[in-house]
Amino acid sequence: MKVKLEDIASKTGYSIATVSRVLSGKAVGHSSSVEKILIAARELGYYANRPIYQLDNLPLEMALVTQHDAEEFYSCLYESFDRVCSLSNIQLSIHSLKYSKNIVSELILLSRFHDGIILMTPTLDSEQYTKIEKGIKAFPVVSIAPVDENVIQTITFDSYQGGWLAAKLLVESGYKHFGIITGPLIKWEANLRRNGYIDYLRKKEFQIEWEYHGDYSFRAGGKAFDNIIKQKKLGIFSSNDQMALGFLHAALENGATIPGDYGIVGYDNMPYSRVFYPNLSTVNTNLDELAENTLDYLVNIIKNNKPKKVKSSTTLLPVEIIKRRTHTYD
Amino acid sequence: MKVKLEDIASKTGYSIATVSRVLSGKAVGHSSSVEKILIAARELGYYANRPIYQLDNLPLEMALVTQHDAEEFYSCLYESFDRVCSLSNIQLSIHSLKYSKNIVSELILLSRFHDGIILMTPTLDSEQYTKIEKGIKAFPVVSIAPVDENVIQTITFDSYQGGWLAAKLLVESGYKHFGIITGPLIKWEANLRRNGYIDYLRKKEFQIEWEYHGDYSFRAGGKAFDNIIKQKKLGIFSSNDQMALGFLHAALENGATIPGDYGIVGYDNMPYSRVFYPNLSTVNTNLDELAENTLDYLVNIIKNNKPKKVKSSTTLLPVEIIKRRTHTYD
DNA sequence: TAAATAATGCAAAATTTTTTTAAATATATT
DNA sequence: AATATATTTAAAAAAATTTTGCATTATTTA
Repeated sequence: MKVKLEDIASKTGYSIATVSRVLSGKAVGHSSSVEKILIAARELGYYANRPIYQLDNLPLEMALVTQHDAEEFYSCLYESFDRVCSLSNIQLSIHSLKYSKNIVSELILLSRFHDGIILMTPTLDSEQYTKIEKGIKAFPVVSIAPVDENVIQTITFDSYQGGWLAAKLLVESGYKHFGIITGPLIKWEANLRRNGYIDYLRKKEFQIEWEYHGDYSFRAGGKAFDNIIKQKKLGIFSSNDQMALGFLHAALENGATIPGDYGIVGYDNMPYSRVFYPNLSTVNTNLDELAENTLDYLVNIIKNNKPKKVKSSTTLLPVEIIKRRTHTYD
Repeated sequence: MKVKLEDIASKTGYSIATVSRVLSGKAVGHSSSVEKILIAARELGYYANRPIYQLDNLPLEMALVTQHDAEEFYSCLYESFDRVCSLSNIQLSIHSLKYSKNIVSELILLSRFHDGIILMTPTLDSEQYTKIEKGIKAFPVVSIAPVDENVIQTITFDSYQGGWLAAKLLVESGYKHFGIITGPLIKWEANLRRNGYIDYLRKKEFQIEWEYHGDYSFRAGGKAFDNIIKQKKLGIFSSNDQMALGFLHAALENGATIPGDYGIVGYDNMPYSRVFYPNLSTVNTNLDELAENTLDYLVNIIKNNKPKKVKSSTTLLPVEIIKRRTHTYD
């Protein structure tokens, strides 16, 4: 059902004429009717030809677009965004384009019903982002996943630093031999984490002696363990906690000791990594901070009606090492 | 921007007249234009006064409404719905009303932009469901959380049976003394799980000797352990896996043995319960089956334009016991 | 308290959007 | 190839939605 001024009028109790004047920005003063009518229009989902003029406490509608997976990470990501949005009077909706045939056209559709879009689509490359950028034009959008070449405004964690810090921790713990379980390299952040790790090791004149390409799943962690040939005490960086825990699980099940035979550092600092035995050392990313930064950026663009910059930039949020048990060298 | 026939015309390359005829159901034959125009209208988010008539391969838009939490459970739930929707040409969006002040009005708004709503709002009671039912009237909606008194059509897991099976497993394993870590009793399924557990025990002339009210979090599981006074070998049912793992974690940290000092059975069969040491025995719920049933029900209502039944019913999906390690009595 | 200003509703006018008419073109059938 | 049928469009007509003029009522200011 299409929403008419009449619907807003009957919802608010004002006449159609008053509603019309408010929505076309011709209300003279600033009586309470203005606010009531704007809010009612929003609630009913009224779409005007001209954009409705701004009011501070009008809720904004944002879409968080992901490629969802049954990983703890997504629960945590959504939880942060949900909470931060609730504090800023933003209505959040979550959309997974994991199975989408035509991401660009779906994003265009989303842009019709939202004020801003947050993209968490790590498998896309710069070419696809360029298509998106062309498709949605000036629409406010920000990405929270790193990409090979920056096309749209990006706010994301410093994955490279994360890998670097993981290497540093293992080196400082006393390890002399190193391995890595990477994420799927189609996801750019997996490359960055790997590069940071390798670069630190190289600086210290070490190198990777064992590498396994995983897909971020538990099973991959277990398979990584099956793949390893035990010769030396190995310091291992896993591109996420879940694979680290899968590795840990397989190691324990096969009678290996951690720490002892292997040292391991994960990435993400998910709740489970704190509870698993032995407690996982990992790289922490502050999801609340990510959500706050991202939403601030979008709200600023939307409320001030700023044109997007011609050249988009990347903001890298720092990550930190969480030292628990599995990185130690006993 | 409001969508006009003109927009659909220019998108499809047909004239406004043709678009008009198709959308008002007056197209004579069945040329390919009908499908193209209907799909374009949908993609552009066109809202007609009359509902656009049905076409089999028009995607439906469904909203999954939750009260989101940073728990693995939600990742798994969303993953099942996302996958099943992708197979049925359904566009899914996820909305958390955890912080919502006015759930009814938000649902009414959602109903304007979707074809159906799936409610996963376990804290609501029958009174609130009644308000929702009145607010959205004949709109297709189904709940996947049990409630004290059934108001809207419900498809959910047999939580009572889950508690019952957990008790049965512990009794059959040899336990003579029993405890329970409940979920937040404001969530109805937590009551059902508890009742099933207690009723089976009573039938076997046992009773609960220790009870802790948790909130489904890890921490609650740990606190439950702190609360327990060790006297007897206790069989414990935890209302979800996360608290069971929290209990397990605290127990191990404090030198208790499981199985041994305690037997524990969780609920949900989340991925982590399989990987944790010792492997958690738990109650499995088939989320894919839930998603399929729920979506089938909604699609059927929508496509056949059936009126909703006056009396709504509840479908209980069976659950099953997964025997791993923690329920045993060594 | 009177005068000025602001807010509102009714109904007419203006505008936008959709539908229909009538003619042209394309496609299928005999 | 001739005929019938289906599809499409441009333009006119109709319907719908929104805006505006004007009168009335409420509120604020001097």
